Amino acid sequence: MVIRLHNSLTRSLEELQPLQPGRVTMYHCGPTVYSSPHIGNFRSFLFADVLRRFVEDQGYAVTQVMNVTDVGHLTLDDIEGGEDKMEAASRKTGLTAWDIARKYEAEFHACQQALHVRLPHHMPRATDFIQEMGVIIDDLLQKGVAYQRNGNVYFEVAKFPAYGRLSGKVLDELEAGARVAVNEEKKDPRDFALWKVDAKHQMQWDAPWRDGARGFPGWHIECSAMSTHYLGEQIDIHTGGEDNMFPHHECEIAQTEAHTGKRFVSIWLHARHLLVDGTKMSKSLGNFFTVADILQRGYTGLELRYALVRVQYRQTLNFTLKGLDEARAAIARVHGARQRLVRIREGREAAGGDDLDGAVASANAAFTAAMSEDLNVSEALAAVFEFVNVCNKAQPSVAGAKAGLSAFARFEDVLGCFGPEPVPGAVADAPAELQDLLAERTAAKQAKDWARADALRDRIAAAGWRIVDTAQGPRLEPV
RNA sequence: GGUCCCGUAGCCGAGUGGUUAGGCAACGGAUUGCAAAUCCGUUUACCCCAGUUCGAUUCUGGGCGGGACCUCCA
Repeated sequence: MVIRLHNSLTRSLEELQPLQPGRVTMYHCGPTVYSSPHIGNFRSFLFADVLRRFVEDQGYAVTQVMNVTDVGHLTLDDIEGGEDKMEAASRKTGLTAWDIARKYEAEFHACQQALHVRLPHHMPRATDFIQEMGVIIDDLLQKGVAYQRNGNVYFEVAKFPAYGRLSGKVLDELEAGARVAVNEEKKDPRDFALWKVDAKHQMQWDAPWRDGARGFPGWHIECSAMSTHYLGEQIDIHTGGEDNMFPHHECEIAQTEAHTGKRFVSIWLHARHLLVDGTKMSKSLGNFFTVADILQRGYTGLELRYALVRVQYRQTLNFTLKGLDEARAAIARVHGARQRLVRIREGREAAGGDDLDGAVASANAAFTAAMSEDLNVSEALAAVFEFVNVCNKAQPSVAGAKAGLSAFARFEDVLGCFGPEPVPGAVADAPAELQDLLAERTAAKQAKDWARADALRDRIAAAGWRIVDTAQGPRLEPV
């Protein structure tokens, strides 16, 4: 099936046509590791994860690179009162910039695990690619599209006519609307830094090119260096949050294409920011959630993942705690349908005669069609839930149960928000004491001692198991 | 000020020039000792005003409202 994606560069849906048949290269702008990852960060990263999973589902071999920005990308000269993120965190906490970077990088990885992210094949740190950045900077200097001033190196935007195309910025207007202090050093206010010199900066390197001054890299150059290193000069897909479109990606295009002379990226994808309770998430409004905040409230990573993934990436997602409760209920519905199919497959529940072949085929087709059209997860989920309904109504055969489970396994493989296949659930699977309680409860029911029966049921429920009464007798299922 | 996106039932959210999205919640029924789960059924829709059209929630224009970007940001 043809995969169509909305290319930000052309503002239209485009067919994914990999540079190499059967192989897709993806680069994702990753975290800047100066604070704890929040749910907004992970909306973007989960989008990248689902994209990778679906492209793989469609038979492509994917190579995925996500950078870790562990050196600051904001400089005093660029913004009035601005300060490097890493340096600012260091000043506030007393930790070194390096400690800050490693601490939050570790947090980021923990969140990836909690949210069931399939890890990118490479997650390079910017600080490990200073040499590679230097090679590009040197080349840009040689080509005359970058220039040095007091050790600082700037890219000369006027030398790259396509600058502004991705974000739709008209160059003349950028100056008028700029809210930055004029940097007298630059030839043009729009020029951006490739290399900065600042004696106060904790992270410093000797400039990796001849006659360069000791300093640190500008923000944008790391992505050019790392994507080129791992994926080559041209890549199929590049993603990021919508805020990255300008200036970051605009600058990436300029410096990379000036360096290689080739088109850098085929398809640019940008994830829309989420809102919380209808407004922009911010610490001052008290609607700011880190991933850890949500987990501490008792929601699972799976539930958070569902809540963040269920809306198509280009739509504004309104995140609410109620939405997490809905996610929990929705996952439980899928879980229940899968659990019954497992019981039938394992011979723990009577099988019927439905092979489910037609239902499986149409659910898969609808799911694929939805995902192929710019990753329409909402529509894909509708296909999943319609399939849940069909399965629940059917009397599946053992083969039907297997077929149904394979469909659910595929949906899980792509979306990752339903969890692994449930265990069958039977009295024999429960701890012995719960089996004893269940036997007591059955006896109480036979004696029509309803109060005692209900009390025993509550005790079993408190232990995390649910009693399901059937015509064949009670069954215990882990909740 | 410039550029761009959105406005669908109680909530979240698909989609379409005429015909059922889906989830959550609520209500009624089946089932149950009562529940849970499941199934069946039901209720509240397409921001406002013009225009195009046989017909618009869907296209066009205007208005109102919300949001994003314009060198921190996913």
